[in-house]
Amino acid sequence: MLQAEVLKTLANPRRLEIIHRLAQGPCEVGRLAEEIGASQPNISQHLSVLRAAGIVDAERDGREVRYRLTDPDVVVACSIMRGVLQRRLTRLGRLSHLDQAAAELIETQ
Amino acid sequence: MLQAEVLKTLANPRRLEIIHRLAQGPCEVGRLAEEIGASQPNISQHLSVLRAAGIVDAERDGREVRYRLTDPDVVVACSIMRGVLQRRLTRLGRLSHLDQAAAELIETQ
DNA sequence: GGCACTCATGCGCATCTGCGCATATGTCCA
DNA sequence: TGGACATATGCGCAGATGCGCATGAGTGCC
Repeated sequence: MLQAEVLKTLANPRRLEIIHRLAQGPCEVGRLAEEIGASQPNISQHLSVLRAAGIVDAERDGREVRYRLTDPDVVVACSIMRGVLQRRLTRLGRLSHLDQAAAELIETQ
Repeated sequence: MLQAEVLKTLANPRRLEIIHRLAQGPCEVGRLAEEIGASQPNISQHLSVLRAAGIVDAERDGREVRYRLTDPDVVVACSIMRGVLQRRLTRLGRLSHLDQAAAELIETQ
């Protein structure tokens, strides 16, 4: 199941942050690292994984490398997942009366 | 990033098989194990993970337990991912003239 | 060439995952 | 209650993953 490979690639908080950032437009490695608050090697490694999965593309510009989303649809899929998550949490809140906990979970998602 | 938890849950070939099967309708554990070709404990464990993630629901019926998808949207998200994958593969095929390899990959996805 | 800058890569380690296997739990029926 | 059946759970192990760290590789400017 090849699909699992793509999902496995997305199944990482840091990589999702990167994707969310790239959804707003192309960005260089250093800026990504700074905005996300991670080390440059760390971001670079995650970008390499995303690149190998064909989720992002890289383009050299001088000594910087600009990354962009290859296919904007990954963001669409992500937001659908987000919807599923949201419904699950509110459902959880209704059923177990943990509305406050659910609300906090939604905030920090 | 809570979203990663849901994705992490989906990022497994076996679990995707289960979801694909459940997309066609509810199913019991034993039948799932048989149709997918895995051991019963294995399937049961994956179902437990999916259940903890709120992706599937369980309902006891006699001594069997029937599982179903909680939210059909996960399948929608999966098929969008599938589309991303498909485009990536055909793009790969065009660029590197590995059309045959790509076609095989699509078949086995 | 030498140097500063940006990014990529290799390595070791702690942690997590998925699996097979044995076994516990739960349900029905005689 | 005892036994057969369906499902769940605990355990140990091999492989994968994410991280920090040091360092290599590519680029531009003097």
